[in-house]
Amino acid sequence: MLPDLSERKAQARRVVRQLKKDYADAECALNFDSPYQLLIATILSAQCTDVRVNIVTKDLFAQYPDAEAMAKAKVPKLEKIIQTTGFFRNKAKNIHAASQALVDQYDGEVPQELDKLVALPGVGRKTANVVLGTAFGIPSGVVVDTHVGRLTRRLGLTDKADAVKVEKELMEAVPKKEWIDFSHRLIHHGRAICAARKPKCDKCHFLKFCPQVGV
DNA sequence: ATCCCGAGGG
DNA sequence: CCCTCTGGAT
Repeated sequence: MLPDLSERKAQARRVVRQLKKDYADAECALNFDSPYQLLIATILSAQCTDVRVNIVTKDLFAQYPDAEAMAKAKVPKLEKIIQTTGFFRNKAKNIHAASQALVDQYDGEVPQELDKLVALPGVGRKTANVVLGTAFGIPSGVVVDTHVGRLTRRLGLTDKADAVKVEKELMEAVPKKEWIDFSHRLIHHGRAICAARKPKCDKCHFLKFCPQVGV
């Protein structure tokens, strides 16, 4: 049973305060040097570690640094480069088509509106929110990936499984000015401490308000 | 065997 | 809501 909104807001304040203490300088772990490159790196990050994405994008961006170059690439060549990130056929097709759409519709630039980003092939809310927040500093939503979903459920900020529903509840409970850092820091905490399989509760600073304690 | 900074389609 | 797409890491 999910606590009411005022209690979730109070819990969110505790979480935000501890995240700031533990992960003050947390930032995006993906390597990029333009909004376009962040967009592509984020598409590649589905079901893949950021470490591996960075290995692949080093090669990929050396050959295809922007939307114009990527739109001219041959899809089988892209498949080969990104092969080890998984889902490589879908990702290669989507990266190529999204790059072509950027060239056709936005002169090769990345739009700064959620609905325009989500309309691109292979771009959902999670990817769009990463690009808007991290590349443009626009808090258009809360990034909900596998880490954010898992941790906010464990911490009692949501009881939903669906990422869109989780995002909606987090947008209610977490102040808008915290949205961007909130997700980044939760992701860091999810990787370092609150892992899916063997969470290191003995090293966790969130225990004093974690509903999982004793469960 | 299970999870990793998901998206699209049924 | 479910399923599929995929290789790598643990």
